Amino acid sequence: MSEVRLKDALDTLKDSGVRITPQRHAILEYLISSESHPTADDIYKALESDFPNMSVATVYNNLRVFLNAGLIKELTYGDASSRFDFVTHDHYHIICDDCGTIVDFHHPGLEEVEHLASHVTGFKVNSHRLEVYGTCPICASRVATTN
Amino acid sequence: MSEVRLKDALDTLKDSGVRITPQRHAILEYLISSESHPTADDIYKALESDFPNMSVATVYNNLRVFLNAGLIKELTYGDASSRFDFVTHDHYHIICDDCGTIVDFHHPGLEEVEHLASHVTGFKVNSHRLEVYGTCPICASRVATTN
DNA sequence: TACACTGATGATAATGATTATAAAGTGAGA
DNA sequence: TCTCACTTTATAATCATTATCATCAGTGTA
Repeated sequence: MSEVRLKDALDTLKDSGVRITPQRHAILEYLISSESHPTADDIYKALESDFPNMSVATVYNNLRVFLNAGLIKELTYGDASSRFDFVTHDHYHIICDDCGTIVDFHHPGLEEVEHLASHVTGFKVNSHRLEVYGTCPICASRVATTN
Repeated sequence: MSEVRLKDALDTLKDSGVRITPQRHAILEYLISSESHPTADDIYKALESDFPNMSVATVYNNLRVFLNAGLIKELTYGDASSRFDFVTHDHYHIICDDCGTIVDFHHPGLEEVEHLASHVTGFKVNSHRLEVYGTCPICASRVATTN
């Protein structure tokens, strides 16, 4: 399953003339296997043991390569670091205000909002972004017991 | 109209024990009068002539004060600077991918999405954020004529 | 009015994420 | 093997934002 996704991703890259290096392979693999929407630094640290000489710049460079190829999405929140999410099927994110955990949830696309926005503003719409914020069950129970 | 909003905002601040300084007055006034969702630096530059000695830190400090008081909202996109938006009635934003212009549009709140997200993930929902991306009419026509 | 206290400001240094630069490495094709 | 273009690495630079701390201002009190 995830092997298929990795293979597809590597094929997509090769097809657009991007060379597959060990670093790229590893970063992609980590992105696909990770459930945690990692930051660039997360990836860097996770691959440190396998690639002791890899530079942070390589992580950033290749994340941008993957972004351009449409393989991943960048998630940005407030002042924190960007997180990266391997693109699979459409989903939105819910983010814990306390601990920053990101959980996926599925919901039909908000086409009617896009249409309304386009109609009212005259913009040609490309995409939208929706995030829900709240408190995750773990943080909720921690707060409950702390009080 | 905007005088009323300014007065209300100042009252809100005073009620929560925040001292009204000339700088705070000016920053708030600028936020209310501005249609452009300014960055901290925009504000700093706009007030430079009136307050030649004002420090950027003062702008940031007070933006945080206003955030805590619920008077403004912080909008963050990608790697660019945060923008600040005086809170009025509920609205969403549509952002031009080319020039970064932000335009408001109204749409009923997405309660059903919040409910679904909460139901599926077990989070207690606090809020959500929705942004639509596209090309504004000006950029659209520029692209059309450039080709 | 003088004094003291608390919060606000201003100058500047520090931080942290990200990007730029340049030198050295690597792999595919001639 | 030689070359060329692309990659990586190391490191410096950038830029927004935050922290620090000395100075300043406003309010309440004697």
